[in-house]
Amino acid sequence: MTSNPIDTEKINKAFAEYLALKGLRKTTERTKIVECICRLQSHFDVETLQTKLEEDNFHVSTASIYNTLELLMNACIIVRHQFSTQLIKYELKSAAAHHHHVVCTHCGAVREVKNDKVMRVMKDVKITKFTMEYCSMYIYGICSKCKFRLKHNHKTKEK
Amino acid sequence: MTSNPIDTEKINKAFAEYLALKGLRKTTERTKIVECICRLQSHFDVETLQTKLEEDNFHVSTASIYNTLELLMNACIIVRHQFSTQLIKYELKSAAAHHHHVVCTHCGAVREVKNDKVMRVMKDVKITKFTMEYCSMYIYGICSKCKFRLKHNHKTKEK
DNA sequence: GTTACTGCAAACGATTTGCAAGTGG
DNA sequence: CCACTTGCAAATCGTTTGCAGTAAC
Repeated sequence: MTSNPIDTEKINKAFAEYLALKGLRKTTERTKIVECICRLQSHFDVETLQTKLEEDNFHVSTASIYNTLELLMNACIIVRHQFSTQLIKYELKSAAAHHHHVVCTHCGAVREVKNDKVMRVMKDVKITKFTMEYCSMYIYGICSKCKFRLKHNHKTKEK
Repeated sequence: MTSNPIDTEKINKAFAEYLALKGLRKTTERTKIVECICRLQSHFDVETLQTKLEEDNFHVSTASIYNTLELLMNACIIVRHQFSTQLIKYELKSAAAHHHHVVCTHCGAVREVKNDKVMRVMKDVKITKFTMEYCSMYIYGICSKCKFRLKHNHKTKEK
């Protein structure tokens, strides 16, 4: 699912354009963060991103990371997924636009799936008095592993 | 959208069954909370729920509310929507199953819409090695009011 | 030079947790 | 009675904010 090559150049360009449009500055921090996100190639959270940047010997404060993520969301370059209370992930919109997320409500595992029929219908959605930028579908349920476990121990409490 | 009458009796029964299945107790607090949720008739958050209960002269601690909401989610009676970082709402699944949510990323307004084609396709989604319990679609974009505002002031920063 | 941006640390708000006291089955 | 639940307050965790110093344009 994360196999399609990420067009770093296109993303950089889109971000630069967004910053210019809004009269915002193209700082080293912002550039490095976007570059790092492209290299991560999949879902990521703030901590992972910060650690990765630190590994590259580039220190950015948490506040600046949040600031940049906010801009990237407004620019429609990334999207934020909150799979559950404690499971938050960000993802490049260009990647997210090609799959849905399947979340097991028992173990929290997240899987990406692609359903062409859903994809096609979603693309055609038109909302009156509204300009759609992004549309996502979350499928919640029980994965086979958890189901098996539950079957063999009915009275077990979750988690 | 919230006009279809809520079947309080059905919900009570489902919750009672869930509690019995899991060997959990049917406490006064849990009963009152479910009853209150049914009366709220739409999206609600923890604070609203607690205030409403307080108005009815029934005090429940925040911890107990969260505990009950967790059980209700596990029982698939309610679902949790996190429309944005700071906008979290709970909703009866029986209500949520009949619409999608349209969220304006600029002003945060949430609208409920129903697209029959999407509804039909969603119902037919089959995921291998997974038992679907609930499926929801979120549509993000700009509402006409915000679009109008942006058009007349390009360089305005969000919020 | 302005003025936005960054880092830091403190503040915040939603949720969770530990523990003693209470109560349902 | 005994374990599950509750209430309370403290703890946690992701995120935001205030402010002084720094750097784009």
